[in-house]
Amino acid sequence: MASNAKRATQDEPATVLGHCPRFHAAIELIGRRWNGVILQRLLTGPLRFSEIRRGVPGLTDAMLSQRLRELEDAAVVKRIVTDQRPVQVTYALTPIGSQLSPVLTAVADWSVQWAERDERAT
Amino acid sequence: MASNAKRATQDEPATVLGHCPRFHAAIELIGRRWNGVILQRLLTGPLRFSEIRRGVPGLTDAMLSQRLRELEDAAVVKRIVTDQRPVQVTYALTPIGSQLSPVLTAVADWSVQWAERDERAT
DNA sequence: CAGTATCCAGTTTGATACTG
DNA sequence: CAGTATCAAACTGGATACTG
Repeated sequence: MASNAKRATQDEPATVLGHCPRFHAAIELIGRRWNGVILQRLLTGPLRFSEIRRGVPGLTDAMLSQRLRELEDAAVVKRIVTDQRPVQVTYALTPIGSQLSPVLTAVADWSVQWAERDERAT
Repeated sequence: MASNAKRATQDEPATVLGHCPRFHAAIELIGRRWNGVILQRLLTGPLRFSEIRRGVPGLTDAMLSQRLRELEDAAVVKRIVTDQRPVQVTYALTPIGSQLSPVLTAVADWSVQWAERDERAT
């Protein structure tokens, strides 16, 4: 509740917080099951399929495969295949994907405060 | 990420090599279908049930009702009933809910850049 | 290793209708 | 206005089995 502007004027370029379908799509992409954690892991650098899976307990092959493809379609993740003999595939964030860093940091930050509320109630 | 370098120095059984369940829960709460937009609207100040619904195209009564309850359970939203004659119910962010502001702003910010990628590719 | 295909149970959604 | 009930349809996730 940063401002008391009840209703933005229609000409407002919708400061980041106006009703905006991009925002909607973005937050649901990031928040889609598993995606947040996958992205979080990728933020530390490129990883192989199995490395991601190992880092995310409960995530199955099928799910990871599907999510990775969605993330690729969203241009957030890039799939890299090496020509090497033991074909090696790695996944990395694209430039726009890397820019999710502040977003994920903000969420991680908030989640700590949010968790405190629970711990206190214990 | 704020916590991915954190080791299990304590006896926190939940934190495994950077895998943080709070982060997971937080991002999925925020990213759950409709929640992002509902939260976004509430950020501008308390709103009545119908005001929220009107501000979010496609959102049905049943969905809004359910989401609002989940958000309440998560202590992010507070339901306020006035004693006034035409009983009036409003929904507002709790203190911890208000602290989502930077998070949502970061997402909104990112979503703009993300959208540019599409426009450019066309 | 790095996936894909399929089956299927469980969950989520969205109309529609109805209450205080 | 502020919801709740219900029910069918769509979607999701997980296990298992199978490629290259």
